[in-house]
Amino acid sequence: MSPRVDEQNQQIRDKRKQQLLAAGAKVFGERGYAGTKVSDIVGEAQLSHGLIYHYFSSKEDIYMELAKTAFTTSYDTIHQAVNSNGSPYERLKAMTEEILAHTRESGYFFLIALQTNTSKTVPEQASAISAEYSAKSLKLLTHLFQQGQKHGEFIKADPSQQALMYTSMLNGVVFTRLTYPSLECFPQVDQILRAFINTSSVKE
Amino acid sequence: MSPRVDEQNQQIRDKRKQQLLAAGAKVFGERGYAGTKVSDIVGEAQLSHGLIYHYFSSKEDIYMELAKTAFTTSYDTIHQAVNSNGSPYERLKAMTEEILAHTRESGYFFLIALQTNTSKTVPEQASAISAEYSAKSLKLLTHLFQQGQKHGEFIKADPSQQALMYTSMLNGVVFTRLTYPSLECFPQVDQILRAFINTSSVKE
DNA sequence: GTCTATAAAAGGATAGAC
DNA sequence: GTCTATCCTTTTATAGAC
Repeated sequence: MSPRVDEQNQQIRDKRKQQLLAAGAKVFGERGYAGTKVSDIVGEAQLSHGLIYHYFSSKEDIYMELAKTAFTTSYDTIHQAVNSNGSPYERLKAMTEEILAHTRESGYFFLIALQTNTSKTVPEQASAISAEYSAKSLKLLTHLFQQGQKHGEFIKADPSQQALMYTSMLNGVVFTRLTYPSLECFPQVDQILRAFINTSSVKE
Repeated sequence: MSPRVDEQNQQIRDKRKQQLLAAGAKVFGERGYAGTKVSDIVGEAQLSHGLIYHYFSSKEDIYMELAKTAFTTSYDTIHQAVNSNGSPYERLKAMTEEILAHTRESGYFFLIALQTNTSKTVPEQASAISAEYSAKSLKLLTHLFQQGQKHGEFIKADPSQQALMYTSMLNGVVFTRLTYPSLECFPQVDQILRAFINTSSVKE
């Protein structure tokens, strides 16, 4: 086997794997883990039924890979925003816009992360990773709310509760937008933030 | 067969059906339609596998009955709150508290309604009913936001968009609370409403 | 009315040809 | 590397005894 052929084969393998992951993201995101059949994934990818088992060992395996991607990218987005420059309010606003923009392109990963967080039907291993990243993300957000309150920009309230409230509300609106993608101008970032900031201290 | 026995049998039938519906609400709410097995329902109800088919014609049938209950009670709650006395803000606040209290007792029905709204794996008929009630509920809310804006209590913005935003945020926080039931003091109603009201016009 | 046993169907995973 | 055919487990649904 010449190196030339090896390289071509590797390219094919990479392409197929990406194809299956993209198809998996779509159908898992739309239908959930339990509601997704292997035949749904390969049907979406336009590949034969058996081929998926040359690239993944099981339905669980491909889900795990997608869930990991979902959590790491989500965490990175938050981490980057929290540690950037600007006042707490500016960072929270930038982060919110970033998340909304991000879920506009790769909404299926948002849905997979949400499912993995909350559904009892996903693989056990996925739930474990979910819990780990959720806790880490919540800590970053809590710290940001602490800073914002000290800074006077945010309303006074238990920071970790504020972080949870922020996450919950954002989940709700993103979820709605992904369910009704036709709503172009939904949601308004300022309105979400309004629940957390001192209207007197921040120019609206 | 004496009337006495007829009556007793009817009582047993009613009791069993309720047992199965309660068990179904729990497991469908927790695991979704696709993730729920008939054996999960009868296991939860502590009844034999075959018995469920004496009370419901299929897994789909029992789900439909639960979904209908979920939507009608949700709609009634909104309808009642919107048409009660008080200023728009007072009605919105009372409704929010009512919904939170309601989902505290019968959270599984909230989860079933949410799933039915958004999942592509629920019975087709359930999606149809869901769409119908969602539209009706949104109209009621939109009207309330129109009144609140005219009244000066609410911030100015497209009322139907405000209604959708309110629903989305509330879904998000209720969902979080049902996922982490330990959070006793979550969420704060005033903070949710803060996103929609003029802080100057309403005493906080 | 309730249960156990069984049929029927669906879905995940593998084998082997090309 | 890819496909079709097949296996086998799981799950829905029914039948018939008690």
